[in-house]
Formats: sequence, C-alpha cells, structure tokens
Amino acid sequence: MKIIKPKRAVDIAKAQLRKAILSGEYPPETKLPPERTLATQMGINRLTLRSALSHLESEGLVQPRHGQGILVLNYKKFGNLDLMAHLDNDKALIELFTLRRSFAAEAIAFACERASVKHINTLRAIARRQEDTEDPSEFLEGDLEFTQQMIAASQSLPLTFLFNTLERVTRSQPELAMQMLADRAAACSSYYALIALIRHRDPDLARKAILGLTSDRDQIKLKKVLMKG
Amino acid sequence: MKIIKPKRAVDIAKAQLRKAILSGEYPPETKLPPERTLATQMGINRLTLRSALSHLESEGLVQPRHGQGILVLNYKKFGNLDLMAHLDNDKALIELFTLRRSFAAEAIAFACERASVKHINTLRAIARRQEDTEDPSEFLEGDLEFTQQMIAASQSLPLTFLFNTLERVTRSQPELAMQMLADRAAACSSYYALIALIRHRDPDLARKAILGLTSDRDQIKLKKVLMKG
DNA sequence: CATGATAATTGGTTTAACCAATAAACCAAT
DNA sequence: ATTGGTTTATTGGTTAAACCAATTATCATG
Repeated sequence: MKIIKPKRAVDIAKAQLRKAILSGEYPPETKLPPERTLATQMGINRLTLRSALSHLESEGLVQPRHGQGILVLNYKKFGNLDLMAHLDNDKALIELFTLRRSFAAEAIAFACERASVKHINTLRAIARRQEDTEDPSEFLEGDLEFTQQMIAASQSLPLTFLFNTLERVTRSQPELAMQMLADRAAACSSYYALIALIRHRDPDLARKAILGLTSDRDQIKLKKVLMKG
Repeated sequence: MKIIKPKRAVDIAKAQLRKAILSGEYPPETKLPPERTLATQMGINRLTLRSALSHLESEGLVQPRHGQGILVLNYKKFGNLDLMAHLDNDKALIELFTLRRSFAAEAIAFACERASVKHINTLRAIARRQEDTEDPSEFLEGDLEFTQQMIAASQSLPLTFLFNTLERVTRSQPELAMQMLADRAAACSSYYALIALIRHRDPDLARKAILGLTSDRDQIKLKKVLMKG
C-alpha cells in the first residue's frame, strides 16, 4: 500500500509558478505580477503565495526586491542541477545521464582508495540481486541502490551531494531512466566490472576504464583485473 | 560602489537555523521545537519563521509534517552541492575543488565539439587579461569568468547548472579559492593549454590531458598541440 | 529645468484567528 | 487485559486585515 502525500496548497502553487517561469510565460528580466494580484489570480492567500515564492527564490528562479517587485531570473545563470528534474528537456537529461558516467569515474577512483571490505560485499550483494530482477522498475531501484553504495564507498561528501541530486532527477523521469537500463545484462556485467576495479585499488586505471580512455597497455591490465573478478 | 543588501529578517532566521542544524544542535531524525515556540525563542513572528523554514525545506534540511512537527533530515542523504557553501568543512571543500577538474574535463570535451570561434576568442581575451592581473581577488574573478566562458563554449545545460553551484561555493570561501590560485603563472599557462585543447577538437585527448591520464603516445600528441598554441 | 516634497506602489512583517492532520489520553465493549 | 473507537491536545497549514519600509512616479516649487 503506497501512501500518497496530500499536497499542500503551497506545493501546488510552487509547481504552478515554476512551470510558468520555466515555460517562458514569465521571461527573465521581467517582473512577476504584484503579490496581491498574483495571489488573487491563483486563488490563494498572499502569505501562501509568499511561501511558494520562498521556495522559488531558493531555487534561483526569482528575486524579490523590496518596493520594486519580484524579478524573474534567468534560470540558466542561477539554477542548480536539481532544476533538471523540472525542465522536461530530454536532450539535456540524456546529456546529464551521460555525464553521470564521468562523475561515477571519480567516485570509483575515491572508492579504490577508501572502500572497505564491507562496502565491497554490499555492492556484490546488490549486483547479485540485480541479476535475478526482471521488473524494470525494481531494476532501476536496485541500480540506484548500487550507485548509492558506490558513493558510500567513495566516502566523498561532494559526490554524495551530487548523486543525491542525480537520484532525484532520475526519479523525476523514471521512464527515460529505465530505458537507459534496458540492457540488463550489460548493466549487471558493468556492476561486476566496477567492483573488480575497486578491488584492484588503482584509481587511474579505474578512471580510464570507465571513461573508455584505455591505451593498449591499459587494455591488457584491464583484462586481467576483470578476469580475476 | 558596491551595494550591500540590507538583510531581511527571514534571511537572518534562515542562516541561524541552518547553522544550528548543520552544527548538530538539532540532530537528524529529531524534531525542531514547535513553530510557535521557536518563533518566540528567536524573537520573530511565526510567519517569518515559516518563510525561513520554507527555504530550509527546499534545501533538504527539514521536512514539516502536518500534526507531527518539523523533522530534521540528514543533510548527507538529501542535501545538494549548494550546501557545501554553508558547511565550513575545509577537507570537503578541497575535495570539491579537486573534483572540479574532472568536471572541467567534461566541459572541455563538449567544447571540443561545440565551441565557436567567438567562444575561443573570448577565452583568449580573458586569459590575456589574467596575465596582467596582480590582485588575487581580481584574479579569482577572472578565473571564474574564464570558467563561465568555458561552460558557455560547452553548450551543456547540466554543466551550466553544476558550475553555477561551484561558483557560489567558490565565492563563499574566497580565501581558500584564492589560495588554490596562488601560482598565477601556472594558472595562466593552464588557460592557454585549455584553449589549445579546445582548438585541437579532440575530446578524448583533452579529457586525458586534463585528468593527467596521458600515455606516452598521448604525450607526444599533446606536446604538438600545446606548441601550436 | 532642476529639485525636493508627496503620493502611490510593492515587498516585508506582524497580529490574531481558524482549519486540518496527528498523536495521546481516555473510555467502553469484549 | 485487550481491542477499538471517541475525545482532546498538539502542531503544522491557511487566511484575514492591517501596518511597516523601500522604491518609484508625480507634481508643486524655486
């Protein structure tokens, strides 16, 4: 039984305003209608609207100015990665999922130096479980879990924060995410490859392997590492 | 003449609460005092407090629950990279500045494929200006400008968002940032190296060069590229 | 035309309620 | 004694009506 959060008025207003701004209805460098007007338009109290605007201010979408009005900011100039979850821009999303690989390379590099045996065992357990998982939605869940554990193994606070955001963005577009995990066999073998790379404890080789930047000599090393499992 | 923002009560309250939470005064999984109590304690109105809490909710620090109270979340689980600006954790900050290099590698890789001549000329102009800049603070400003232009050349929305955050974090700790740019000569020569790599239009070579993963054969190529300028 | 006072506009804050969800306390039926 | 429902207290969510404070536009005055 899944619990459905009853949405607060402020959440609805926030989503509505964010959509209006990101869709260009309120272009950057222009002002939003006055709070009193906007609240009336949206059928909510001015203070509820202000609460929603607080959120948008945190997200870098607007900047209220005392006595002047509420300035709409250019989200490309001030927005952060979390905005990707609301953008509905498939091209940019796919690009982000591509970049994810190089972020993972850094995580693995740290993990090579910092991962404990416990971390590695947990990773292996998740990978094994994924092999028996048919349901795409469940598989995605496991993939996120594997990633989370990989980040835990890296013991890097910045990477933790970065992947928190990546997880939120992924969950905002589960269809696209599942699509990118369509080849389950490939995904599973990559899990084991990552584990093998961590166990080998060679950060640079791991980076090169993940980024596909291996030279001929690296390839030979890499084969040995992957054979050993 | 620099404009100093007069801080709103809500900004003060927000900073105060964030500090209290991040410092562990209100540990994760516990509840904040009731809004009415907290507002009285802090000497502000309940609605002003609620506005501040809105911001902290956006930042993933707290989760208000109707009828129960305001839950303090584990910022490591839900926080995003922007939190680094408030953490006062030098070890993590230095780690982030290190990771910045690999993010830049991806930006340059995109720039190899997408940068226009105009982008490249702007980059060169900034680099040249940096050579004549003595003041560390001004040099940092120029460095941020160079980075911004590099991201513009990459034409990547995710990287734009990521570097927006990195810029904010950098500005939150200008001393540390300037310290990492102490060797101005090295910085300037790296500007020209990056420009040369973009002009060479070889994403993989650029990545390897920036990450320091070059093989012997790459080294030879790289020397030629850098000689050509 | 320039300038300073004034009014209008707009965001910021406060007061005082009331609504709604949750948890605790209580009580009755079994 | 346990269960199940009802009441009560607590707490966040929302609204109303003001008033404060910063900015801009207006306009009378020199």
